Amino acid sequence: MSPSKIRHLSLSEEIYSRLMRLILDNKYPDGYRMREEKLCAELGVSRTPLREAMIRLDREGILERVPRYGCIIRRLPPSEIAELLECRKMLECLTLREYFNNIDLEAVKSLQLRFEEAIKSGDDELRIEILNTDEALHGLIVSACSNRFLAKQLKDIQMRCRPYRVLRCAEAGDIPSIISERRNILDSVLAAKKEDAVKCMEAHFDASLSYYKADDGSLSS
Amino acid sequence: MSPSKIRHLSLSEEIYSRLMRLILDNKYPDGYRMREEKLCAELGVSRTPLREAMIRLDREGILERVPRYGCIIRRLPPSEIAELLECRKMLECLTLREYFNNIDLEAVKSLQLRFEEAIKSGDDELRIEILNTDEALHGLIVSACSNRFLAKQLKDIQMRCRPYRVLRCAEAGDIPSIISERRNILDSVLAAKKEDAVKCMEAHFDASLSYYKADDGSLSS
DNA sequence: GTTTTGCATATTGTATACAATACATCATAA
DNA sequence: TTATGATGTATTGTATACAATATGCAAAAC
Repeated sequence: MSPSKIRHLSLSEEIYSRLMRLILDNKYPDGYRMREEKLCAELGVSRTPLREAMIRLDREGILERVPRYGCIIRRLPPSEIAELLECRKMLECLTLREYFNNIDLEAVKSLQLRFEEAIKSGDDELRIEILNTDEALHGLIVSACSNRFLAKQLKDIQMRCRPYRVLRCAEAGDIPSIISERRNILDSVLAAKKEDAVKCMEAHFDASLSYYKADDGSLSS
Repeated sequence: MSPSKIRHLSLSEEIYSRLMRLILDNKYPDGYRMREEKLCAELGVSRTPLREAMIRLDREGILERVPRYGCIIRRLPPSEIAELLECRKMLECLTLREYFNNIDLEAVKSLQLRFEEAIKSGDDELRIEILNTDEALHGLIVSACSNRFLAKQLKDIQMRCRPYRVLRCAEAGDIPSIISERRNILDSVLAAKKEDAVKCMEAHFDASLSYYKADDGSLSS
């Protein structure tokens, strides 16, 4: 308990966090095969903690472990991104509905203020602020969820969506509709209109979904 | 591809499955601390594959890994079982509603027949059959869910509930209401009455929940 | 020229050795 | 007698050595 006693994490944990961050930030190309020895050299650890980290990341869907082959980083094809987002939409809207009254309205209020402020600023600034707003809003929903099991599942799937979220925003051209999507959600929540908020959230997800559903070429000849 | 070529699983995988089964069948007492070397001797492997299996089991909530201490088997206190069941209830009812039309009605039909048959038989026989019916029915809901991400989450949480499910049934005295609970669900599904089925399913979960909510002494002095 | 087979190499899976830490026991002092 | 600290043991965390398997290339057979 003494402040000087630094509780340093195990190497496994540290490597897990570092790899998680690297992967979620798209530092590795699609299909990248992670060679254990190579990664060990880069990260400065032996294979044991690295493998332990990889097992955890695999269980969380962050990477894919193939027996007798190794770990590969695989970006989901559009159809599977859509599937992932559909799942997140269901979970997140469920949570929003069930735990609507737990939402920290003060936090939403300040979020709204900051968002409205950003809308007045430049385009690039706004794009970044949209990402921040999204992250904060979805985080507030998780925070509102007092069921820890559901909260964890929601958190996990939000994390898995992260690699695709950035791209989605960068490619989206229609700024006004993007703004109103968020604005409607914030307004409904602050007005304590639960079903409206859920509907807006569904629309919000559907907007993202339309990109991936449209792009899905897996079944078209 | 030759039939003689047996594709044997890695030790990690094998140990993972064996431990999973042992734990879910309540072979270890509550609070049991799993010593690595001891388990290694019992299972006939070295620590490496054992630890890898344990990491996976920890991520799935089957056991609890405490840094610098080890793995412990912990049965959830009633309040947390209730929380777990609440989460499962939300996920399973959501799935039932969203994928209602995908349910294999033929399978439900034969399930119903077998169930009605069992009701006529003896008490012990019936208890076992109730467990089988439950497992099959909840499995059919998972099967109906074409979203693989949601299906996996539902499957995982169903598995986590397993250690408690058996006890729940063994302690439940009110057989007639237990029967009608299931019967109502099966009937609603077969009658294609979605909202009825969801309501019956909710009631089904609430019946289980009442045990754990009532037993929760964590806040009572 | 193509295919197949065998060998060399690279890579993952597993066991073991070593390091760091936690735990328990016992001795000693207040 | 109790509290406290030192010390030895047990246990987890990490590195490395070894085994099994897959991969790639080259040579030989067809």
